[in-house]
Amino acid sequence: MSRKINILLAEDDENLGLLLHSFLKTKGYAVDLMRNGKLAFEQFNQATYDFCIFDVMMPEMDGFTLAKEIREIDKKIPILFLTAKAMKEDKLEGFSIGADDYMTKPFSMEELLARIEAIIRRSPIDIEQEDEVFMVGKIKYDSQSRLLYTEGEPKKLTTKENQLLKLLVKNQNEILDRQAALRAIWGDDNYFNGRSMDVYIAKLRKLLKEDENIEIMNVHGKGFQMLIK
Amino acid sequence: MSRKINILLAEDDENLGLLLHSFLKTKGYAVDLMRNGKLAFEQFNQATYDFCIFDVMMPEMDGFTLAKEIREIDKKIPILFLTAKAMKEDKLEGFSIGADDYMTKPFSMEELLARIEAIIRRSPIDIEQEDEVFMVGKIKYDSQSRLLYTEGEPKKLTTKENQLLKLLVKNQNEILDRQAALRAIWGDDNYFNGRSMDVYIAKLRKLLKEDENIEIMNVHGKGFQMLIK
DNA sequence: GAAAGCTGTTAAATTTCGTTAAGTCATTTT
DNA sequence: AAAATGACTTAACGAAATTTAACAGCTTTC
Repeated sequence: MSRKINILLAEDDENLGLLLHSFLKTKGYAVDLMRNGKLAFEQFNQATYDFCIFDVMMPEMDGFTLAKEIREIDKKIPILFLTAKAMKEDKLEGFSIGADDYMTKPFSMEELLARIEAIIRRSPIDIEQEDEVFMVGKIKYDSQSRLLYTEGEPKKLTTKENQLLKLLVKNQNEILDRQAALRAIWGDDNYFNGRSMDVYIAKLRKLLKEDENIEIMNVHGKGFQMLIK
Repeated sequence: MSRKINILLAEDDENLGLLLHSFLKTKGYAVDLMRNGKLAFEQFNQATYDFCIFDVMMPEMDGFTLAKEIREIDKKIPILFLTAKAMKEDKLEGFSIGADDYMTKPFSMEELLARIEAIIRRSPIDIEQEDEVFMVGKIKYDSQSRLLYTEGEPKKLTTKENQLLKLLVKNQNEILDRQAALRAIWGDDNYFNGRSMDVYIAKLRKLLKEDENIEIMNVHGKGFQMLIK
């Protein structure tokens, strides 16, 4: 059978958070509950999720900002917003970020579940898929175990190498925004972290040069683009 | 098999947007949904699309303005408008911009699909084509990998060289409007960006002078025109 | 036909990136 | 505890990409 679906839940209301957490767990989902947007963003970059549920109003970082940050590095992951206000502009802003659904409190647990399942049902193979294992050109790459199956012995990647390669691969043939990648991996896009990332780009190029159809191309002033011919 | 057809969908109505998005996805199209005209324009310049569906009334930038901007740099891409109003003047304005079709809400999904397929069917090879690879005179040019196959070693283009050449080639034998090109590539058509573009025009002329049948001609006060005899 | 405004081109200045190596810090090994 | 190892960062230098400057040559306008 397919693995459990991982949900990242960001909710600052203690009661609602715990309620949702336990409810979704009984329904067979693996749920991580974070109390604000900042923590949720950090958590998002630590683990791998299939689905996001974000409260809109939260301390530190609100749900919209959080969603925008995540959209920069993951164009596809479903995001469902929860909000106390039924304000239309809010709703529009949510959808403009690329929300998949939007629920106004109070709502019924069953309806939430139904909507989650509807979104998962209509989303591509993606979610039910093996995940974490990619083919990069002709090189197999398992981001879970951090192994790159180049010729000969599989190469074990370091944490940073792995994070960066994963982002590039998940955005292959698209431009991975420099700042977005820095915020996702280093948490901050200052000058030195930028230089550090460049060093890792060089390392990845070296690791992947075995397959001449793979190219990590720089898009000046924007970011990097992994091209696979 | 032919590749997936990429549709750029600009629609601010959350329900309709999602509905269209998932419907078209199940029909085998790759759809990017943007919630307003401004975002859609930016997205259009980042990726490559085969088909556009724009709502007329949207915040930030309406569908007509969006279409006009896009028409400046792409004369051929099919555009289908959606509108709540059945107003005749609107309809006429839509077609005057070069709309390929025009549907008034509410409409049936099946009819929309039928119209999309009709447009694609009657449009040139264009859409089914590999895209991204062009013949410029006798010089092969791959805008994806940014390679220009001149005599001897292929020449790797820089980001800006590539963006500009791609626009010129896609508009070959037509005038590429100066401001439109600047907005598309530099995001802003101020004086300095204009001078920068002139520098790149000079570079491209140098790169292409190997084929004496290619000419990048200036149209004073209007823009540039790539002529191929 | 002179002024104003565009464009062509080259070169200098600025910014961004590529790469290698040296430095730092924490952890493990001997 | 000293030494070695591994991951990451910072430094350093060079190269490449882009912008700005400078100046010359065109076009349009009135």
